Amino acid sequence: MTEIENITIGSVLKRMRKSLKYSQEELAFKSGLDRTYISMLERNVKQPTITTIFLLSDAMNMKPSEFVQLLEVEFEGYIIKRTTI
Amino acid sequence: MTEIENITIGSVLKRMRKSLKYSQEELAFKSGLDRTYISMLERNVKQPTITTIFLLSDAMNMKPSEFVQLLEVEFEGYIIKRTTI
DNA sequence: CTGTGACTAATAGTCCGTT
DNA sequence: GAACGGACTATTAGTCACA
Repeated sequence: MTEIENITIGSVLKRMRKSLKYSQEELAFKSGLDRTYISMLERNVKQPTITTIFLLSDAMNMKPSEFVQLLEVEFEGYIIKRTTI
Repeated sequence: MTEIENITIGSVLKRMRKSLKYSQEELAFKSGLDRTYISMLERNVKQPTITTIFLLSDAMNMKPSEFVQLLEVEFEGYIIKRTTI
């Protein structure tokens, strides 16, 4: 049982982006997001909203649910610890 | 082509919660989120982060990707309009 | 091409309550 | 049971200059 505070998308995003051979800049352009923000997401500095997930998924020609499914695999069995509980 | 600014989860969340016969308060407790925040999500006042999606999905015994798939259906063909582009 | 710090504006999310 | 409000704090959105 591993406790985490947030779901982050860094490794999944980076893997998918690289598999498409996109630079962060290209992905930024296609998604309409800022390049440095993409960088932060990949370094797990920021945690995206669901809208951002949709934008990124669309830009990478995949369904948001497919993207989220990759996150599920990564965080399988993890417990999200709410500090405010 | 319908343009929207954000992905909101109100109708999907409300439908899933009701199908489980949970009150907003029960769902709040199970997910570790605030009752009034659940209310705002259902009224599309607020837009959740991916972590919140995971928390809500877990509380409703479904996979986050399943939840997102329901959102996909709802927002099929919609264009997310970034005001900052 | 990417990481990073600094920054402001906006939103996420909580907690008190009333209708 | 749920909508709604205000006030509040924490975190994200989004951009910039620079390494």
